[in-house]
Amino acid sequence: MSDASTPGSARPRPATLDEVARAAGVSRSTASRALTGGVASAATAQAVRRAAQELGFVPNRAARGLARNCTDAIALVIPETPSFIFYDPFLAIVTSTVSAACWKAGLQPMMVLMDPDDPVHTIERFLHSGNVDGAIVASFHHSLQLEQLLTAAALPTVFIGRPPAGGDFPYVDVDNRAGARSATEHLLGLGRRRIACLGGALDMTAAVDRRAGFLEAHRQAGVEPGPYLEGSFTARSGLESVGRLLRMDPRPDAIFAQSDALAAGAIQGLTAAGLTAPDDLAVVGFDDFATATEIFPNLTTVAQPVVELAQAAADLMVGHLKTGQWGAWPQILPTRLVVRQSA
Amino acid sequence: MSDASTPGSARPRPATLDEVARAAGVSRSTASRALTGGVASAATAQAVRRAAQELGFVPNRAARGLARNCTDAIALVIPETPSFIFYDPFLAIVTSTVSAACWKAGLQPMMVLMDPDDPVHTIERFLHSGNVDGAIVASFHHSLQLEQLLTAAALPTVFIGRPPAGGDFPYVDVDNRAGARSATEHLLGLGRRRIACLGGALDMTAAVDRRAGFLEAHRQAGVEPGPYLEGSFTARSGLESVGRLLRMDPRPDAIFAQSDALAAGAIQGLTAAGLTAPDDLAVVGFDDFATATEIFPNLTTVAQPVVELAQAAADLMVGHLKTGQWGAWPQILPTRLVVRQSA
DNA sequence: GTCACTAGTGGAAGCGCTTCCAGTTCCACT
DNA sequence: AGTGGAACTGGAAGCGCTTCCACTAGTGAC
Repeated sequence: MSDASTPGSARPRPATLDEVARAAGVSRSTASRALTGGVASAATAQAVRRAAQELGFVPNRAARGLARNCTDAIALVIPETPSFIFYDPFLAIVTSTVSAACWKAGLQPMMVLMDPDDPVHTIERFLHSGNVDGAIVASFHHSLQLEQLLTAAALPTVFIGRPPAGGDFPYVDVDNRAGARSATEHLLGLGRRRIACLGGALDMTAAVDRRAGFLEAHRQAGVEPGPYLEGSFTARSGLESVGRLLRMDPRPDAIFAQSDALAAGAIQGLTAAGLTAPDDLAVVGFDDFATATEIFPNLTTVAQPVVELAQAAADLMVGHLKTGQWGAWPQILPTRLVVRQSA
Repeated sequence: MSDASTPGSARPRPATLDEVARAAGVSRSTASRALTGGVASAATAQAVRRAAQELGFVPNRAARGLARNCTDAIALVIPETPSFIFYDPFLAIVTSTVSAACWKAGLQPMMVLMDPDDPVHTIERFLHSGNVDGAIVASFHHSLQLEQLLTAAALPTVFIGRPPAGGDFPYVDVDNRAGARSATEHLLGLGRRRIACLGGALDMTAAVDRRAGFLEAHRQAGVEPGPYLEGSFTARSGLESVGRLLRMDPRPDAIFAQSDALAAGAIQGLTAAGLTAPDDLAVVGFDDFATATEIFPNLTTVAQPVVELAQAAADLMVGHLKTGQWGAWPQILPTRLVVRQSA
């Protein structure tokens, strides 16, 4: 099992291009061309491919990267502490979707996490080191440092979620505003007139945009909006906020929670207080993650197409790397209200 | 924004070792030694480091890998379809923790996903290509093919979760058996006597081991174990199983669910049937993920230290890469029963 | 003073690949 | 038959780094 060798030396070395070339009876350059789709006669190409197949040839990434000055790798930058990422289904989906999409396109995705001790420097080093051809950033928090860094790196970059500064970065996002509006309109349509909004911190564009939609729906309906309780997108925050809500007079008759986790926390708080959704307070969430159907009552919520979102970001990146041009951006994906039991 | 250049050529190239060497007034080989901790006089070392600092030198990974014949990268193999990974908090945590740990150790983690069309070949190609120094496998499902493949690759490999064949692979795991036993003992201690077990498919060692603990606790207490309902670790499976459970006669008075998601589904089924936990049926989960505190009643559950688990796997790998020797394995981490409301 | 020796250094080779360049062949034309 | 060009090919350079080797200059021991 264990070879007590020096690191990385004992394994049988895989076949090299030279060996393939020799086996196919051609020169290395011809073999390279045959394999990468350069000029080569049909017979040669086939012979080389056969030889490569037989020898189990897989091009050495490092060598190729060195020669071509590109790495076929992209950074997936998530400027959050790792401990946060797995509490956030959004990021989990983004991570796996982007990874899979890159993988399919022959790009190696590299997760770049934030070192809690040294938030930006680690990322900076990595992005400057010529180890990736591009970066996809999924960030919720305003962080000027990071944006400067990305600008300075002059690395093709795609944001998932509108970047706070509204700068020149290509990005994809869901239509947070319209989603929030539809949720609010649904509650208004149910006759609710004192709708509270449980939201995320307003240094995230998602929270800002969802709040805007919430207010917009009220304005259009001529109804006075209820309070906005700023917190975080977590169940704990929902639980805390709902406590404050229940002490208000007049008590709100509905809640628009900006995430499913917030909604779940809120419902938990209601249940604990002997109240039920939707009878006492109607609750609408945002996300439509697994939680929505794991809690009782099942959550009425705004479904956001996170998979498609991440896919769009990856496509944008891949397109740029292939053609040198950016595709159309921003891409704003629609949300969809899913009516279940809680409102 | 968009440079209409060919892929990967326009960015300002980072400083090379040659430039650092010149700036420090030494040869390239000396600079290399100074930076990598080889022999070098104190004065030289300092001059080189200063120059590197000033020029923002970051060694080119590809070049280093090519020269040293090792990649400083490890594969994180998750032989599941990407669409599954983000439904499973366990894998999400494993992914981010391992990534962060490798990152810290100067290793580049590379996620290797399974191509649904071609389950093993893609992985095989990757592992054989000499692009990684080792592999960490987080897999729940028995897959002989994969194990053969890993053996053949002769790549240092660590499993997260006991590998099905019980082979010679270094691995880390939580003490599933003891965890299940403590959960069952808790239920027995509450006076429950007809405890059903909702479990995962028995081609996963986690399910097998948890079932063993469940049975063991019953044997020790001299109580006849209730039925084992084989399903998957999902809320849907829990919902379905609880339906069957409620039609049984005599009806079980408690449920040990092998995951929080299963438990959440079960509680949802109970609630829908007008029953409550723990009054009608006591429910214990396994995981202690976010769901546990997002549902009502809050879940009594067996907390498993997934972060530590992933960290241990990464440490094992890093240790082997550094020293050529495997540290002690298997490492079996303890679980801890967290008593909340549901039992 | 000479002799090993060690510590420090620079030159050069080479990791496996791509790609430029110059050379060869072969064909379709004058 | 002689030409230009296209299609293909092999040689060689070079990507940025590590590392072997030969070399120089110091050290202490004799």
